Parts: sequence; structure tokens; C-alpha cells
Amino acid sequence: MEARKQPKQARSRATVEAILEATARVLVEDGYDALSTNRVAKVAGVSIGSLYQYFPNKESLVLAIVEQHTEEMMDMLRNAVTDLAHAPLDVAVRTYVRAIIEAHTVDPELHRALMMQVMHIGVELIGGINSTARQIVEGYLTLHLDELAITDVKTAAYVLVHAVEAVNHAHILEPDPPETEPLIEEVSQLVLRYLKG
Amino acid sequence: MEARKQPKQARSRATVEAILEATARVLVEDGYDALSTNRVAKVAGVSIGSLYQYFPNKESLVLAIVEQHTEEMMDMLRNAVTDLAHAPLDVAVRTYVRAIIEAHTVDPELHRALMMQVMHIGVELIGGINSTARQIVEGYLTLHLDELAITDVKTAAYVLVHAVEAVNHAHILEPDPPETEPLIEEVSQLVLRYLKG
Amino acid sequence: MEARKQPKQARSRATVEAILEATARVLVEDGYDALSTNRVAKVAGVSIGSLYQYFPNKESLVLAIVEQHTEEMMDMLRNAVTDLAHAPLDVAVRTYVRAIIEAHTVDPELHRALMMQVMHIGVELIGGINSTARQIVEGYLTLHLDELAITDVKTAAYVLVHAVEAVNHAHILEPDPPETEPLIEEVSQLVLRYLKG
Amino acid sequence: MEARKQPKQARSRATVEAILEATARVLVEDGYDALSTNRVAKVAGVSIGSLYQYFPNKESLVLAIVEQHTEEMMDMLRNAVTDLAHAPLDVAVRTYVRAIIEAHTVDPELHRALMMQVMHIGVELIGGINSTARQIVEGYLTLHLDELAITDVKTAAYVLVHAVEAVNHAHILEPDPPETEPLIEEVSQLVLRYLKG
DNA sequence: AATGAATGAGGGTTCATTCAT
DNA sequence: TATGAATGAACCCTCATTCAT
Repeated sequence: MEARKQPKQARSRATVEAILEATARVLVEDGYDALSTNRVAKVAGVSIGSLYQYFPNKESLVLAIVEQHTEEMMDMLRNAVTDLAHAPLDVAVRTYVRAIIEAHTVDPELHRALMMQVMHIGVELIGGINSTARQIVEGYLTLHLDELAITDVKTAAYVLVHAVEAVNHAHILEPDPPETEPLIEEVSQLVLRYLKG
Repeated sequence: MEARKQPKQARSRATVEAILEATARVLVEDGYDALSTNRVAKVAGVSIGSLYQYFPNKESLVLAIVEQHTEEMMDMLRNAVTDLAHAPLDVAVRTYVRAIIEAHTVDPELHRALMMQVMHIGVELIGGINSTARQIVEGYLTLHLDELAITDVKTAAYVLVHAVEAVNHAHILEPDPPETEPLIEEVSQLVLRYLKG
Repeated sequence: MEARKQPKQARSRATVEAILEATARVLVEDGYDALSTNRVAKVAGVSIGSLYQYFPNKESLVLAIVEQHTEEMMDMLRNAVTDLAHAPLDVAVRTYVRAIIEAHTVDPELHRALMMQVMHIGVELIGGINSTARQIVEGYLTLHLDELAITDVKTAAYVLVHAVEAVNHAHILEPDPPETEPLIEEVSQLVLRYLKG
Repeated sequence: MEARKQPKQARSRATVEAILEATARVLVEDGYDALSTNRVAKVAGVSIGSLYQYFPNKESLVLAIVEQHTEEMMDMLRNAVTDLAHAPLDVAVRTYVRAIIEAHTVDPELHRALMMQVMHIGVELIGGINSTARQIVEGYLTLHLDELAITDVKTAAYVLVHAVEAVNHAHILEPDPPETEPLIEEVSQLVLRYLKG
């Protein structure tokens, strides 16, 4: 997968933009199985040749979308969590849970599509998100270890991150999920009681 | 006078069996993208025509596999949980967590393949598992409501089931997961502390 | 390049036949650069899918033609040369030269096309013809070594075979070649005088 | 007042030069099938637009290379053969054979590439070489007709030129050719004995 | 004179599906 | 019932060529 041209002129940046948008749109509206390079090019209003001038193959298209999307999500998460290191447990947990859930509202339909259809490409990247999250959580737990009812910080972080993630994913993927606010509270309780012993 | 399973031709059953096995094998060994009806027929040692005699299209093939697999898993879960209704909380939780994890060992490679590649077909069915699990958990929680620190049984069940599921899925999908036994204990603690308040 | 189905029914043998004929025809009429699998399929009156049921890729198509063609040529050569081992030099040489030239009349247009367009695939096979020819010639030279003005049989065979071949190829490829009969005589003289010293 | 070579811009000449060199390089290193105008432009360090400023299409690129290459070869041949008209037969033949073989050493890799891949473009031009050679040989033969055992100068020249050419081509194309010096001697003998009768 | 973005016909190939035997 | 030959839409991708800048 050799790197393709980097756009230099304004025109080509617009082209790349259009292609990425079209990719996302096709993904959301028609699903991964309907994602063909020709379709994307058509939806983008661009020739198939142009598409291949900037993306060496189909996979790179999806990868670019996934990267862009996870980047946005991780930014949101990092921002929400800044200066939380010394916050009291209750605040920290609730903020974190809320941040996770809100991070998934960036483009929930795209997220849904990526989750459902693209796992086989995105597992590593998605793993990436979780490992970022785990580092954050581990950091906090280590700092507050003496107030907490846990001993194995690594396993605890692992369990917490995945538990929160999962509830959240279910929330996104399921047709008929519970209300958001009670859910946040309940997940927070799950985490808090676990940590407080 | 309950319905007997239709005897049909023994030959037919063998053919269907061979096709399903071939499907699973291809899925596990080569992945969803390499799953083609022609390939399955060849691996099954059956003509493509015969395949289409029993399965109207490709999707139905995969669906049959998913159904068969989830059926087995849910059976395991139900069995493990029988007569647990009046068990003490600690026992119930630990048994449940262990049952969930063991249910995923029925055919972990197939499960992995289905998870990673086939989500777009299987989400409803996978949702099905969870809703079964939720019913079980809701039942237990309702029965023990007076000993527990929760009020909203539905949300609590929802949170718990997904939290446990998620840790488990991570455990299956991740390249470098923690040890199983400490994980079971830690997840059990997560649940117990939550329930006990 | 995995082997594809071997035709079993009469129908499919006809299909393979049609495809090979179409390949030859396109090669002769339009040249190698115009040889596309789609074009061959169309000319053969066969769907592109059928073509790929019997030939794993484009190259195998051409290879099949080359093989078929060289097989025919080598058969002709071998037949013409049978029982020549003990023939007197003059007879042997003239027979050989004539045989070489006649072997190229099997399907001269196809030969021309293959020569001109397909060299990059066929070099080994063409090498094969020459090495067959060299063995024949070496055998004869060794047997008659005491009548001949040469010492290094291998080099002599090499020179002779290529010299004869070349005149012949020129004869085929050039737009305005000399008459065949005088050419045969002259080439025979070239060889004879060389061998007699 | 002979035509000067148009000075134009020095820059233009450099561009053309770079393009031709790139063409040859791609041809030699990657083969004809990998020769694309875009690739040539990139290797030449020139924009595709510039390439089309000097060469109307892909074919003209290759044609230019072939022309340049054959020009060099024919120059070498002519030089080696100058003042040979009145040389004795042995000298003339050996000089000629050597000259032909050395002419192919100008850029043997390029020659090989052109031979194997580009024949369909170059046949006429390659024919051109041979016809030059034939004129040279015919001239010599006519001049020395009384010493020689031939009558039909044209056919003899034809046979000789192609025989020598062929041995040479085999020498270039074959993976495991004989040593050069014995080959030269043997080919010279082939020619000499033929001419002397 | 030079650039490089854009084009799109066309190429090789796959695979779900049908249907005559 | 079973076979497997046949189909062809669709896919990913390349590359000669054009043209606005």
C-alpha cells in the first residue's frame, strides 16, 4: 500500500474531502457491503481515477474514515478528562462515564456503521481507543490507590473500561436502549461501588 | 403427539450437515471474505446445485451457522443457571459470570470469526443472546430485590449483562488478554459490590 | 495459478475448444495487445465466467495456445526426422532443413503472432523447441563424427540449429522473403559445406 | 549551410534527455508491461504534462528509444566494416561476425528488453538493421564473386546475415549460452566454408 | 514551458445464482 | 435429487491522455 500523492492544490484538497465524505455517507446509508470504490467516486462526484490518485485502495478509504473518526472521539475524551486527575472519585467517575458516552455522539450513525460493518478492519484501531482509555484510568487509579478497594490496578482498569464501553456500545447498537441519564447514573454506581468496595 | 423431526432422506440430512460444517470451517480458517457459496460447496464435497437445494442464498448459510452456534451457547447458559434462583448472591453471581465465559468456549474460533466478520448479519441474534441473559438476570434481581441496593431492576440488569458481556468479548477478541481466573473474580466483585451497594 | 476444472461433459469441451480458437483468432487478427479476456470470451461466444472456469487467468490462455502450437510443430519435426539417423549427410541435412521450414507452416499466421507478440511469455517454450532440435542434431553429428569436419559437437549443433531457425524466422516475419525452394537449397549448402569442411 | 541542430531551450533538451533515459531504465528494470507514461515521467523527474509536450503518445516514446538504439548499433557496424571491401575473405568474415556481436554489446540489457518486449513495435526497425547488414554483405559478395562458391548473391547474403544474426540473438536471449570466442570462430567457419564451397 | 489534477474506458477477475441434463 | 456448466453484473484498479492553472 504505497502512499499516494498528497494534495497540493486547493482543488485536490476539495476532492479528497469529497471522497471522504462520500465514503462516510455510503457507509452510513448503505453499509459496508455496498461500499465500492466506484460507488464512492460516483457519490463524491469524482472520477474513479481521482479516487485512486489519493487512496491506493479500498481499504485505505475506510481506514482514513476510521482514523478521522477515532481521532475526533479521542480528542473529546481527552478534553473532558483534562485536570480530572485530582478530582474526587465521584466527580471523576461521573465525568468519565459521561465523556465516554458523549464521545460516541460525534457521529453516532457513522460510529454504528463502523462498529457493525468494519470490525475486521478496525479492531486494532478500536483496540487503540480502549488502550488509551485504559491508560487514563490506570493513571487515576494508581494516584488514588489508598482510597480504593482494589489492589490490581491493571485488571481493575481493564474491567472498568470494558464494562463502561460495553454498556455504551449496547446503547448505540441496540434498537431500543434505555434512557441516557439513568444509564449514566447506574453505570457510575457500578464503577463507584466497585472501587469503594 | 408432538411433532417428530421429519425423517426425510437420510442423505439430505447428511448433505445439509456437510454444508454447515464446511461453512463453519471456511469461516474459521479463511474468514468471511473468503466465504463463497462455490467454495463452501467444494469443501463440503457437494455440488453447488445441491447447496442451493437446501439454502436459498448465501446469507441463509451464515444465518444457519449463527443460529446453531447461539443455540448451543444459550443452552449452556440456561443449564448452568438452572436452580440458581434461590442461591445466595455470591454463588449466583460467580456462577453466572463463569457460565457466560464458559458459554463462549463452545467453539471460540467460530465465535471469534462470527463476531469479527459477521456482525452485520448477526447483530440481531447476538442481541437475542443478551436479551435472554437479561431476562434471567431480571428474574433473579426481582426475586432478591429486598437484599439489593438497586431500585430499577431493568436498568440494573441491562448494565450488568452488558458489562459482563463486554469484558468477555474483550477477553475473546483482544490479542493479549488478562488471565481468566483473576478476571472472573474481578468481574464478580464488580457485580457484587454494585448489587450490595 | 491453481488448476481449474477439467471439462467433463461434452458441452464444456466445446466451450474450451471455442475459447482456444477465439484466443488464436484474436491473437492473429488483432495482436497480443488487443487480447483481453473479455474480448476472447465475446469472440468465443461464451460468458467471461465460463472462460475463467477453465483458465485461471489470461496468461494461461496464451500458454495453452503456445503449448498446443509447439506440440504440433515438434510432432511434425520428430516425424520428419524419424529413421534419419543413418541417412547420408546430404539427405539428412536437406530433410532436416525442409522439416524445420515445414513445421512452421502448421499455422504460420498464429506462429507469426506468437513470435512477435508473445515472446515474453514464450521464450522458455521456444527455447524448448530449440533444445529439442539441438538434441536431434547433436545425436546425428555424434553418430557421424568421423565423416565430419567438426570437433565440438555441442557448439556445432548450437550454431547450426540457430542458423537454420533464424533464416526460417526471417522467412516468416519479413514482409518480402525469398522463394522457399532456393532458400532450402542454400541453407542446406550452408550446413553441408560447414560440416564437410 | 547545413542544418544546425535546433538550439531551442537548453532546458527542453535536458527534459527530453531525461525522459528518454527514464524510458530506457524502466524498460530494462521493469519490462515493457510496467512501462507507463506516468511512470516514465516520475522516473524522469518531470511532470506528465511535460512528457506530452515532447512525445505525442506512448508509442512515440518507445519508438524514440528503438531508433536511438538501432542508430548506435548501425553506426558501430558501419565503422567496423569500413575499408573492409577489399580485405581477404577470412579477415572480412571474421571482422564482420565480430562486429555484429559487438554491436549488440552497446547496451545489451536494453537490447534484450527491446527484443523481448517491444518486437511488435520494432520489427520494422529491426528489419532495418538487417537490411543495412544485407546491403553491406551483398556489396562484399558481389565484389568477390569470382573467388566464391556462390551464384545467387541476394539469397546468399540473406542466408548469411540471418544465420549470423540468429546465433547472436540466441547468444543474447538464452539463459546459458556458449562462450563468445569459440562461437565467433565457429560462426566464421560456417560462413567461410559456405562461401568457399 | 511546466505542472499535476482530473478523466473514464477498459482490463482482469470473482461469485451468487440459474437451469439443462 | 444431484450435478456442474453457464451466466453476467459488479468489483478493484490502471493508465493514456487532456487541460486548467
